[in-house]
Amino acid sequence: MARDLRAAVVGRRVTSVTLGHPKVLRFPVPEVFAAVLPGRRVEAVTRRGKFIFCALDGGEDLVFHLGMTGHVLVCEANTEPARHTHLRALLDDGRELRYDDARRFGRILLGPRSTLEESRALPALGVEPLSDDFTAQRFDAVLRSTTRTVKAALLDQRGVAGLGNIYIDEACHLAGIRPQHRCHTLTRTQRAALHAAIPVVLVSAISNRGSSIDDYRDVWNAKGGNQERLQVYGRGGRPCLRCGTTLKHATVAGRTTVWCPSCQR
DNA sequence: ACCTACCTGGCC
DNA sequence: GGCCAGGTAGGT
Repeated sequence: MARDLRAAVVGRRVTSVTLGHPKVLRFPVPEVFAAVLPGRRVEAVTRRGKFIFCALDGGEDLVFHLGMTGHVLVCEANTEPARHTHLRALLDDGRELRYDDARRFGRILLGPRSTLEESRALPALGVEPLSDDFTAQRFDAVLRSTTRTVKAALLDQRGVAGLGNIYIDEACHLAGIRPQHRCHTLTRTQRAALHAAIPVVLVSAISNRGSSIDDYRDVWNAKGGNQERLQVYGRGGRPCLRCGTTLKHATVAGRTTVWCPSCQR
């Protein structure tokens, strides 16, 4: 999404802004948001964990988090907005940057990054799994410091940033580790396997343009293809694609979790 | 470390 | 009508 958005909006200037539901904008208040954003040019688009950052020429970032059902869209300004559109930012090329989110679990932020961090609107995030910082040592430190399940630890964005329910189950399957395994009882070999599996799963999902199981769409409102390639997520009760054993499913750390009782220990 | 609330929509 | 859903945040 960051790559697509970068190609679509870097160099564009925001000419006017329309806000929808007030709760989606977490920072600042709508009056300030609507006063600051118009006239700003997008200089860069980056990602950190599940947050997308549009760096603006005034030193602020326009930030999106999709929650469960959020969509960041770029479309022609004259197209009819979807039912739950919470931001319309008209651009100087006749297109519009939009944020749409039915459940409103996502969020929009605007401000200098330091301000967003200090106000806690932008939470502290753990190591980036697709960066050079994601070393076996860093990952081991995250896992050894807790007695929680692997599922719970990896859902916590303060340890490793950017993993969610789908890709945790996929990484655990690839690594041969049960999501309900307690972190402090993992062997060094198991930690290494999980460390290796996480970037493999993420890079693969990105190359397949994301998992559009239900709501995910890219900035052009197109579905991704990775939902066709998931090995365990959503496949409870069906055969493991590696060994044929029936996949089990249960709630772990409050989330639906699927694993292979044969491949995963 | 764990649990529930926060929301809407789609499916049975 | 009830249940489920890709994620947090805040309470216990």
